[in-house]
Amino acid sequence: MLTQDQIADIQGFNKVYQNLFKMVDAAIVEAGYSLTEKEVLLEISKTERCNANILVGQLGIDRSYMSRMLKQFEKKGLIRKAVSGTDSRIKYIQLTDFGREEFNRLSDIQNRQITHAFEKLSSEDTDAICEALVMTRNKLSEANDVIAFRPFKQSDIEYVISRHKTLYYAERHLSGTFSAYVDRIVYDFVDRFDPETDCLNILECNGIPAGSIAIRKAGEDTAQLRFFMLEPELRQRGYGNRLMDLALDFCRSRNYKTVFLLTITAQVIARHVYETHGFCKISDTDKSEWGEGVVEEYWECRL
Amino acid sequence: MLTQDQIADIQGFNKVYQNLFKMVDAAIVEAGYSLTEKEVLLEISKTERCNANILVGQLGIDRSYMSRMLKQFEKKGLIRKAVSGTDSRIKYIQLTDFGREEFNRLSDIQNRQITHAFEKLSSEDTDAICEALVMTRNKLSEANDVIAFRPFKQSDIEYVISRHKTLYYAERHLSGTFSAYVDRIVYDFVDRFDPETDCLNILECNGIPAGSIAIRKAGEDTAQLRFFMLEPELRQRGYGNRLMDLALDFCRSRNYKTVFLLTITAQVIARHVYETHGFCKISDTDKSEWGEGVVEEYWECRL
DNA sequence: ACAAAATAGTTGACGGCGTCCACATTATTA
DNA sequence: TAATAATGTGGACGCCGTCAACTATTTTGT
Repeated sequence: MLTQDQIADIQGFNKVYQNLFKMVDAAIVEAGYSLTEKEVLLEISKTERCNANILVGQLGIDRSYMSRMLKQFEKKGLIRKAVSGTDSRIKYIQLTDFGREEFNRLSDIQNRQITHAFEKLSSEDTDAICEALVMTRNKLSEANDVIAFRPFKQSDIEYVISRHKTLYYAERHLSGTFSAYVDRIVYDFVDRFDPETDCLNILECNGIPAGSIAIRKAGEDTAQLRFFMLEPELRQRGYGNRLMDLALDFCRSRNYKTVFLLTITAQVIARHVYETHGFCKISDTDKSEWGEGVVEEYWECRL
Repeated sequence: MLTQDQIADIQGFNKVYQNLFKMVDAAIVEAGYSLTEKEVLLEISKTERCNANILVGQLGIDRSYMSRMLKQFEKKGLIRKAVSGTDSRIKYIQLTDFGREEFNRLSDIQNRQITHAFEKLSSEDTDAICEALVMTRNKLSEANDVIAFRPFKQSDIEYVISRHKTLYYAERHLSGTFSAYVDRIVYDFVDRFDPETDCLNILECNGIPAGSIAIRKAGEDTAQLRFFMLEPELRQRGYGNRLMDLALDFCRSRNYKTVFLLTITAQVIARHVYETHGFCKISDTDKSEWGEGVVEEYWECRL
């Protein structure tokens, strides 16, 4: 329960902080884009096989408004639309080179403005502030995030592929070979998906996919665990274990006797989850084609 | 200089924090007021002898927009306008009872929403967050506030009176007798103001008055220092000393030999400023009519 | 002392952001 | 196969906020 003084503290912070970021916002507007437009560009840039509906969902913007905005983006040459081959209602959206250029320009402006707002601070103060903000963010997220688990929908496939690549690439610096491999195994998984023997569950944070786990039949009473992934900001909060429980419960319900998984050396955080759920490392395979010194590990769990 | 990681930290914080306060804003809008309207009501409520121009200056809102908003407020019965007796261009604005009621309703909604956003946190976490936000606010203000010193204008008088009362009242719990006393001495000071012998300087923070100091002739070569005041959030940053320098420099330029001041016991922070500038405490006078155990001190400085 | 400049407030016109509703087209479900 | 849902579009509209022009009054400069 907050005291009156604490509420005043928070409002005092808001006033100063909002005032500071008014400058950042003004610079974006100065550059010819509304804040919403900038958000949309950001979302397009980081979403593979993006479409209007995804943007509407992620950003909570009205559909008609989005339609008009995208029309305008297309007219300006920022994006390119292409009707989906499998569902002709959907128009995929991609940034053009010019669009990416403009987006980078906006990001630069924003970064410069933020840097400018902090430039008069000593580096100790800057560090202290960043640490304080990260701490605050973590605690607030932890307390207010709405987490849900649900089976996958068609629209999740892009998420799984794109985040799988991004997270592994960012964290482990993997090569293009790995990227092609991910595409292949995910599409393969979905094409041959059988609800009797397989499952793919999605963790949603505030209505947005933020993690996944899958089980696929690999033999008579053997299953393979795949696509285990959790957004970095949600780690260390027990959701990894929840996903793993979900997957292993499914395996038990389908009477699998053995579950195995393949993972990359030094995925330290995940390793802990594997161990607590009874997985044991069996063997290593060199995968240096994916990156310098990468080794794939084979783990197994007997149910 | 911020690192890329730190910029990402800040943006990550912004995203979560803005999302949280979107709820607070939505609740205000739900209650029938825009955020700007709420800000304006707040400003009216805390400004004595408020007028449209003050609001425009403090909040950075367009004059025409403000005019229309106030017209609407009047129509709704939230405020009352009264043409100034001394300057018929000015219309003073005051909240009506209904206006105050509505403002309190909005404040309650806001406080409830903020409390709600933090309610799932443990009290240790809440304390840690508040501390972190206050620290951040202080450091950011310190680095970015634009401070200016300037002679007073007519429009500052209300500020000096109102803040003098509020700050002393809040910090020392003084009585109504004190309030009447402040009104009297300030108006008296301004009525008899002579630029040859007197001065009243205002400290502005980001264009808004945030401190004051005055000198008034009290005898042939004696001056009285008055209305020394600094907003709490600007203390401990050297601005008190800057104001005092300004005042004492004026005294020297006018060849005063002695400067005295009257202050209230236990204004601990100010005391330090007095001492560093060569003031010595000479005597005490009981002022229990202003409040329980209040003692007025007489300090003197020989130039 | 008087003209010029500044201040306080008002009004009209306008543009952009965002919402609501209706609708066309295509997929999915019952 | 019919009902329902999903994707995207267009029309109408309201609110927020800005710009420019104008009146009335006060202050300033010479």
